[in-house]
Amino acid sequence: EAKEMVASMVQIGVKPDVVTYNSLIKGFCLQNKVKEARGVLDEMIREGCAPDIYSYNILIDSYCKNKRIDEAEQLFDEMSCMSLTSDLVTYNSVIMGYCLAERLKEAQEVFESLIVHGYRPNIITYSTLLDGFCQKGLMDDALNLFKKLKRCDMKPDVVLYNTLIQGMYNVGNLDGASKLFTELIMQGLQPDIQTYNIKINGLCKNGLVSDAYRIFREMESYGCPPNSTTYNIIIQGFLRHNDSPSASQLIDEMVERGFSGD
RNA sequence: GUGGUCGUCUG
Repeated sequence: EAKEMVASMVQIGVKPDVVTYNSLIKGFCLQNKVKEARGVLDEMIREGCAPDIYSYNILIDSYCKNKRIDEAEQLFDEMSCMSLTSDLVTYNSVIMGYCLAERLKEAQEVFESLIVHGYRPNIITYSTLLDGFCQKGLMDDALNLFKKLKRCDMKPDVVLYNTLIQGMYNVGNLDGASKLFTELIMQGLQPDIQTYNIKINGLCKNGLVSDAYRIFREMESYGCPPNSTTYNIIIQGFLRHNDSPSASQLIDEMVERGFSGD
């Protein structure tokens, strides 16, 4: 409907502006219709509306999230032809693309090249690469990067801690996870719902379902009531440990609370 | 002057 709306705007002589076209591109991307999104880019050019950095960033991010790095890089090059310069957001998306494609070496190269091009990594740059390391279980690299960002006097935020804590659980380093949680508190940061979900999931996956359950019950008193993800995590934890009575009881509770299970 | 793009949780 959005596309038709834009089409009728064009017909009655109301020129959609670049923000309108970009919203349409984003809409197609959110539905994983990158082909159609790309079509909108071509269409706006035809209609005499010049794409801007946002237009390209939206598309490049979408290609990257779908691990279509080659096409992303192609657009990256194409931008220059439109006399547009990639910015930090573009680089962040490309780093994510290489991380998702498990090409960490190249992700690191993009990180370095952005600096060479005169940009300063921001907290999103760091967390993107950090998550890439954590997902691959490369915790030494992750921790080195974490040290580096602190040295560059970036204030670590709860997202960075969440990412690292999850990485620690994934490699079975429960002690490392606890220490990072303590550090998060010490820094005066508030654990959020994802922090708790990561802890509960991490404990379950490491066989500590009763510890997970304890946190599940305590989190509300810390100002973080469980959400539907929390329920899904703890229920799956019980199921993996062959405790279906507890699981089904929690499914009932979940439904009472207005959530629906996966 | 307003509106559009990037990071962490289960599935």
